[in-house]
Amino acid sequence: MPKIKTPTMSDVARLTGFSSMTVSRALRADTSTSDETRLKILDAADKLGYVLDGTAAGLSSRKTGFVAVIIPSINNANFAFTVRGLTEGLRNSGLQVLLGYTDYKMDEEERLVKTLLTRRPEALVITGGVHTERCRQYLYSSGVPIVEMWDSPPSPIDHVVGFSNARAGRIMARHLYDQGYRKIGFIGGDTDSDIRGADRRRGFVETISDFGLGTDRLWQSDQPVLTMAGGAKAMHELLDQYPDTDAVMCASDLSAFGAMMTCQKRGLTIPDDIAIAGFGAYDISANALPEITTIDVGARGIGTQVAEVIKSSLADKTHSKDPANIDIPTRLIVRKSTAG
Amino acid sequence: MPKIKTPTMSDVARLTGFSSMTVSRALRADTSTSDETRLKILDAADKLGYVLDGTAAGLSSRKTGFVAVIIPSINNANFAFTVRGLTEGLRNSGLQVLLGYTDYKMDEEERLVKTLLTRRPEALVITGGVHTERCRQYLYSSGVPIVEMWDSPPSPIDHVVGFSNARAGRIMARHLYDQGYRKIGFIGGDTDSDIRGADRRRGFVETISDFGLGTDRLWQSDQPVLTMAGGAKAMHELLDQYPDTDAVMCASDLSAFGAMMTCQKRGLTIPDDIAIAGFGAYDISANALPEITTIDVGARGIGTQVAEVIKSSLADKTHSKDPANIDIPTRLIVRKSTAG
DNA sequence: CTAGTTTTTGTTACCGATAACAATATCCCT
DNA sequence: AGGGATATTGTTATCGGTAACAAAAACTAG
Repeated sequence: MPKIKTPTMSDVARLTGFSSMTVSRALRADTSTSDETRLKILDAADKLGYVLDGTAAGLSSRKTGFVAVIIPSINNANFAFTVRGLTEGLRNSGLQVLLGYTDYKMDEEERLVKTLLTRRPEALVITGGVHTERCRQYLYSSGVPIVEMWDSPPSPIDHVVGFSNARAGRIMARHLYDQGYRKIGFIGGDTDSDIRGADRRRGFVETISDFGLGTDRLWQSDQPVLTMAGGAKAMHELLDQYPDTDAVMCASDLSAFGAMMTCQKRGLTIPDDIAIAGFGAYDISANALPEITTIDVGARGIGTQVAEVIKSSLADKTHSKDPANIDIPTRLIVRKSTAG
Repeated sequence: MPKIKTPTMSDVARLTGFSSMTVSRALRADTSTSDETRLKILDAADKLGYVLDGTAAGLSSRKTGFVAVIIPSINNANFAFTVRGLTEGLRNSGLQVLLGYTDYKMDEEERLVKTLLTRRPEALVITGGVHTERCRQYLYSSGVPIVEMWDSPPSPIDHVVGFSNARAGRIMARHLYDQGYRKIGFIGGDTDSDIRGADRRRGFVETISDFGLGTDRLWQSDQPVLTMAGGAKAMHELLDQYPDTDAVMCASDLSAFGAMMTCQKRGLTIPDDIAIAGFGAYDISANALPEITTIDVGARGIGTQVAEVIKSSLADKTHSKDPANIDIPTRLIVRKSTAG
């Protein structure tokens, strides 16, 4: 590694004979120089291996080009798709995603918000609508547009692009009921960490309760159950206690798959002996055997919409518009695993 | 959103009566002030809702605290684990991961390297050892430590934390041979985008060729085949052409799972009629029925090691040490899907 | 050809922090 | 008590760009 000092704009300026201001202009798209000088400058910059210092540019222009994005987990296809949608939606605006993940921990989220605000993002996107008080405080006083996504918070901080997770639970409960199932269980974690999973559970329980069905087949844990192994284990326990369960909704397709494997290991046929439903329209639900009924919220589309909200919010100099509140439709995908 | 100007260090300084230099010192761990003033300053900063401007701090100290990390896909559990290991390994050093993904495209990688260098990272981590010429140029002249990971490049740019993908292919080929399979196929993409998958294929082909087996059962595509659906489709085509195939290695556990589903749909029993092996030790391989034989490279551990390499490289002021070249062991996990 | 307009380039003053050095204040020991 | 060492705080310059304004050059039209 040669430890040569990185060239700066002044170096390019010196080489071309222009002032560094002209160099700055030549390197940016929205500013004007004559074509001739621009070419000369680009050429010299290339020759020197000049790379713009975004740190300095951001400090000076008060525009860092960062959009901070906070998701619960980086190892989750749904959030990954949202980030993709976001990244691509922002690319043409020259905005770059600065990603952080919380591991489904609220205090980690708070820490992360603080760290990310340090980078002076032009907007901040956060997953869910429940945060620590101090975290809300940081967000409120950040002075940049905030987007809460993947949820439908009762009192949003600013913009929202999400959906009601409770509604998703209700939709699935109704579907299972419509298919004729009456001994329906749920597998999912508790309230403190996977808040959205817990909301789905709540909607689910409300609905089967409305239908007059028992709500005792609710498996739960103090950890989020969003993994295959977690779903598999939970299903064992549920079946041990309630062997006659005829349908189960899981908080995620991954746990649904695990649960289905458990059933198959125990010699149960899906859906004849027991129906399984998931959430999230992960790859696995479309490729498992049998295919698993799920709910699609268009994870990528959420990202795309968030990008639009951010762009329009940043373009709106007057701050006249009301915060956006976009409701993403939740689409039930009926597959063989619940073919009553 | 109240559009109040964000407070700066001078504001904190004014409020406390100290100079902004003292404020700066009080806010950092490695610098000294008296306990009394530090408390006063922290208190005032809290009251004002002051958040450090990392942009300015980075410009001034020439240390941004960023580590740029480039992975092929954000929607991949293996790379996600590596990023986790990396993030956690760097956390206590105050370094933050700035993540980008290439979608397995070399020109996108080049673009990304340039964009990320703009942010003046203190180190840059990149997946794989094959890059465009211009990209190598950027990396060489960046002046920061570079780590290539997940591969074992013949001529490394700087540090390496990886393994030989060809070796992984060889290990699996030998395993299948040892289990008694003789009509062995491979499902995977081509060289241009999933380079590491192609390397595994190469090692695989070499080995079965050494064993005197035919190398005609090689399914391939001009796209990387790393998805369940891709594996499922490929397996159909492979079986149509070579119905007597008795074992298949796939470039990824995901395609292996898809392939296995295809076999089951066609009435084939795993492993009695046909064996299936994957790569990557994804969750699915441990939870599928039957469980899928795979190769684990300890994705998280790669991240941890990369973090160590970076930390020691940044600590080494004299640049006396040679670049690290860490070989990650590839561990074969034998499961039921190849229980000959 | 000249005044007015537009285009292109330059000058100066920051953006918000920290490094490096300087100046006090405090401490400790003989 | 005095002098050197140490701890604490302040001053100044600077990091590498860009905004805002100013000036020079090129163009336009009457």
